[in-house]
Amino acid sequence: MVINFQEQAEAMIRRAGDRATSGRVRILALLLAEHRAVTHHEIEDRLSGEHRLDRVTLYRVLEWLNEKCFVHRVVSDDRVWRFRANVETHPHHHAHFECTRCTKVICLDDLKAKYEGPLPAGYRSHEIELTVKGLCAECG
Amino acid sequence: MVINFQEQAEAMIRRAGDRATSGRVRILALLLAEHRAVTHHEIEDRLSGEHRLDRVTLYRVLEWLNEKCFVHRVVSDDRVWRFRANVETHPHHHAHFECTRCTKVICLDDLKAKYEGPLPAGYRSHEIELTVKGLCAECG
DNA sequence: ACGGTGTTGCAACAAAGTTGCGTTTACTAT
DNA sequence: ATAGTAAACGCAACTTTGTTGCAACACCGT
Ligand SMILES: [Mn+2]
Ligand SMILES: [Mn+2]
Ligand SMILES: [Zn+2]
Ligand SMILES: [Zn+2]
Repeated sequence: MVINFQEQAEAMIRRAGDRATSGRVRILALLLAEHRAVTHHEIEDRLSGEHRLDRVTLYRVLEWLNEKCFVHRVVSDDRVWRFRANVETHPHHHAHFECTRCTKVICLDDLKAKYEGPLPAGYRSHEIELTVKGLCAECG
Repeated sequence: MVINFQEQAEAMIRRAGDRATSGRVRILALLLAEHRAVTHHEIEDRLSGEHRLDRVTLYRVLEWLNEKCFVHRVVSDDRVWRFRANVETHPHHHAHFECTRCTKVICLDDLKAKYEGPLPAGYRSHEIELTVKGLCAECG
């Protein structure tokens, strides 16, 4: 059950038909290995040891990964996007937990957020986003 | 049932015990008259006719109004805060609708968002935020 | 190996919000 | 009313987060 995330990432990207550049592979591998939503800044830091990657490239790769549905974006109060890999057991639509103290964000995979309440006339719902805020285990 | 929002705003602020400056009164009055969540930028534009108000002051007033619970902040995908007055019939915790085309945000006063699903061990929920995304009546 | 095109790095830009500091204003005490 | 005072304001500079243009580069099919 141990996985080589590097290989997994490369396989996913190749299957998409686009170029498997080292930046894309490294970033997706990093996200696949992670169990929570991470910021652009965190990724940049973690990649600083190995061959350096420009911040703009990181932004562009993350955008590309998001478009290709390899990743999803989580928006939170601090105006910083966070990213998490879409593994099979982690579908697109689910709730998120945001720690109000350390700002850590995790995905609540279990919860399928749903809404069927009333909307104003003419309004149409397309998707919904649910964020639970509170204290994580370390901050509680 | 017609209300002078200027007077209402001033009364609310005075009751808080802090200084009723012209900026605070004008901004709160504007928000009380509004039926949706408006951005800093929109408020700035609407105040440009009358005696001009510095953008920093606007930021500070909005923060103060939020602290005093006269207003609440809505965060959305475009990384822009929106503000709406907390009138009696508009309690704090409710869902929001966000138009994916024109980015307009309204409060769904009817819906009391609730969550009682499972959280990871040690995590404690404090409040939840629910955003419905889709197309508004004009964009639909 | 070669060449074309998709990708990267760099520098400059943009939007949203914050901080420091001297000046003005609203309230209080006379 | 008048003056004193702390809170609030205006301005300029700064920070953070993300975007855009363009020349150089590297991935991949041939
Ligand atoms: Mn998620
Ligand atoms: Mn609201
Ligand atoms: Zn925490
Ligand atoms: Zn709309």
